[in-house]
Amino acid sequence: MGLTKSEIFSKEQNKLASMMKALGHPARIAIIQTLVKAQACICGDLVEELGLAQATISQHLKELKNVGIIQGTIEGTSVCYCIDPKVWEQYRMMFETFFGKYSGRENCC
Amino acid sequence: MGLTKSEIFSKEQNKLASMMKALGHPARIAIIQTLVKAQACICGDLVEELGLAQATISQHLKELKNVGIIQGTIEGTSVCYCIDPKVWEQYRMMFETFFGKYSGRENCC
DNA sequence: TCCCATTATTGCAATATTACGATGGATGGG
DNA sequence: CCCATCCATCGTAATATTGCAATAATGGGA
Repeated sequence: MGLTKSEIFSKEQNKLASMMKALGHPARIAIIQTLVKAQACICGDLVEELGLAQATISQHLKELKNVGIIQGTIEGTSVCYCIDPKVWEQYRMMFETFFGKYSGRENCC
Repeated sequence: MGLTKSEIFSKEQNKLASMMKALGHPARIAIIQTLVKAQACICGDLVEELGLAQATISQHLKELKNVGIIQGTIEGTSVCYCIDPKVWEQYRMMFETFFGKYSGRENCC
């Protein structure tokens, strides 16, 4: 065992979960926040900014790229990462929908 | 290794991440959606609803309880779970703030 | 009291994640 | 061409997660 049974869930549920999972690590939250805050997009400054090894940062960047929320373009000898506006918006909407479904009615139990 | 270095991140980053992580599994997304959809709050019907073993559901419920997003009250021999309105609202705000920081300016790279 | 239904917990196996050092590939400067 | 820099990937160790069967623990009814 130890293998998530994604077959039994809907596509939406799996997508929402993978998004959440991608953001479910403080380093990746920090990376996103850094990319958002920076006017220009950042490259390997992230390694200095956060206190993690280069290999670790690279791995986190890869996971964020996998869910599409960031994109990287080669810039000479370094790589420039930034938020993908389309995917960001799509995700923002999904979160909003998810949270909007519940309207905080009175506490039931 | 293999141990998240939470010390090097801010309290907000860690909290946001733990929230996201809690929702970072399709079963837990499904549980939340079921609780939200149901007028009354659901108990162990979740075990039938989702196709997972009782022990597994119980474990997921525990994780959701740990981040405070749901609460369970004993109802005779069964337990009634439901969304915690306060925590839900708090989380909704945190997400909104997180996503609001980026305003989808033109693609930079 | 003795069972039954409902949850929680425990124990275990399989898989996934996290972190890092080391290595490798690409680019730019000399 | 060589070297340094930047980044990705590999390999590895430690830890975490996922899922289930089996086993408690609790409360309600007979």
